Amino acid sequence: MAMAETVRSERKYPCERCPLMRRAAFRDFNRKELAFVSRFKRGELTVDKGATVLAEGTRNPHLYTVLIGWGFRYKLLPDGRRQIVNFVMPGDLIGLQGALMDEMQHSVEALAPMVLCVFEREELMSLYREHPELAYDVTWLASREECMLDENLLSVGRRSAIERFAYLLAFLVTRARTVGLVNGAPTELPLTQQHVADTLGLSLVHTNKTARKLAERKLIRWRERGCEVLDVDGLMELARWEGIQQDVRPFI
Amino acid sequence: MAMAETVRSERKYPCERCPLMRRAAFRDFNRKELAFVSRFKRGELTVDKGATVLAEGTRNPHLYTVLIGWGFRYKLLPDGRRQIVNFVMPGDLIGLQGALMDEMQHSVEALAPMVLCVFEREELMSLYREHPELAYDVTWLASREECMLDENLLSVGRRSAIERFAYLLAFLVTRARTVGLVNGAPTELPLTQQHVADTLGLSLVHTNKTARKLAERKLIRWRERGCEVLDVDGLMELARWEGIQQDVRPFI
DNA sequence: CGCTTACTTGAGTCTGGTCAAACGGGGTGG
DNA sequence: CCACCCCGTTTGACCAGACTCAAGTAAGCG
Repeated sequence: MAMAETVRSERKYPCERCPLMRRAAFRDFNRKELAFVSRFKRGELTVDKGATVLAEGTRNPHLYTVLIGWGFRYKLLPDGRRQIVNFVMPGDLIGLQGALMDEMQHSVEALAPMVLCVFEREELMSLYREHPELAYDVTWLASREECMLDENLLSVGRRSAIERFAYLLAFLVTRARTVGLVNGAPTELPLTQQHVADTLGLSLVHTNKTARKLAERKLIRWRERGCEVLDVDGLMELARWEGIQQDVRPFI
Repeated sequence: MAMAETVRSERKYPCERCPLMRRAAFRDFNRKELAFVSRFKRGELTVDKGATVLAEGTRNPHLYTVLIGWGFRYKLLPDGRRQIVNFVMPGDLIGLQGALMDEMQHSVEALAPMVLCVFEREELMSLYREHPELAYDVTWLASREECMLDENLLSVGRRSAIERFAYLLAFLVTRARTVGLVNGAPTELPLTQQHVADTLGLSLVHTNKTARKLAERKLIRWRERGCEVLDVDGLMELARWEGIQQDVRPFI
């Protein structure tokens, strides 16, 4: 478990040239907000693939916004069983729980190299005092996370293995596209079958056999080190999933 | 699906004598906050057991805080499969998703007669502008919900049927006790086995057989119209669940 | 008294889990 | 350069936990 804690003082991505602002999916800041966020931002954290960004059971003085890369959020049972509860992508705020409660109740690990904006949890209250609109946005992000978790729970609780798998892939591709992580079809997702198994609540072996069935239906192709999604609509139909309503979204 | 929409203009529970404030688990308001919330509150909604408080796919102009009673939050698949994603108890804020996003992505139904405070979603922004501390509390509540969902997902994804069942009951009793819904042991929960099945992602039949095993171990006793929890510690041990950190919590 | 709702129970089936082994590509040390 | 190893994937055999179907019971209610 490599903990990466390299906070760079010189910034590769100053807020005025935030890579997220370029994307249509994200809203714009006004000048005052930009100035505040720029002050609120404490640095940048770069982590390698496989590194732990946040660890369950620890206190962390920081909050992060993902600028670049992929990761996943997970919990462990005492005997080591792992459940991936959600994935994190550019624009997502992570560590809010740790900021509001006490200890982190989950861990976050990078699926690919990541760059994150670092904020001080102590200063979150000043954001609430000085910029109600930004505070509202923080709540919006928390609420969106809740919405995704509801969907995941529905899936794990009530869908069959193949439906779950289809839902997961459609969900990930949809999200990844709106933030510009991938483009065009086919789309490659940097997951191992173990990640999929731990997300869906299945065993590795059965996940593999299910992947095979999806491949036979020409919905995906499994490659070394990742899954190529060939037919998102087919996956959505199989999962009976309607997709997510996507307007312009905030971020901090 | 009986929709109860009785907003009473005369208040049985004015904010100054809010039944939640009496409980140790909840924080106090200062005078200004109390005045604001009292203005923010638009009325009271009383619903019968079995009635739908909020329905998936609709827009609802209101936000609610549960004052009295129990309910559950659920989602449906197109073919009718149901997943209960969480339960709601006194002090919980519901409908926030509807306020921030567009349509409701889940429904809420009463498990027992409920009384709810009604707020106008349109005025949420004024709460954010005028009372940053209350805004912070709203986010806190959203974050706590996220935390519970993570736990539920871990349970449904990675625990066996009997562990899940044990976790669910321990979880519900713990929450119900801190808000004073039940007291002492044994503790009675107003659930049917169908509710349990839809929460745990199991079939009704298998839920019944699992309930039987818990009863044989003297952890619970199933009664007509509810579950009597005899040994919470035993349930927690069986589920390998540590419990939740419980400090004083906010509410609106 | 009949109807409905919730809980029980048993039989048979199947989805998904476990165990075990093997493959194949990429990296590494001899 | 080759042997070896490791990681992620693949496959088969067998097992078990959970599902479906079907029927029956018990309590509550109009």
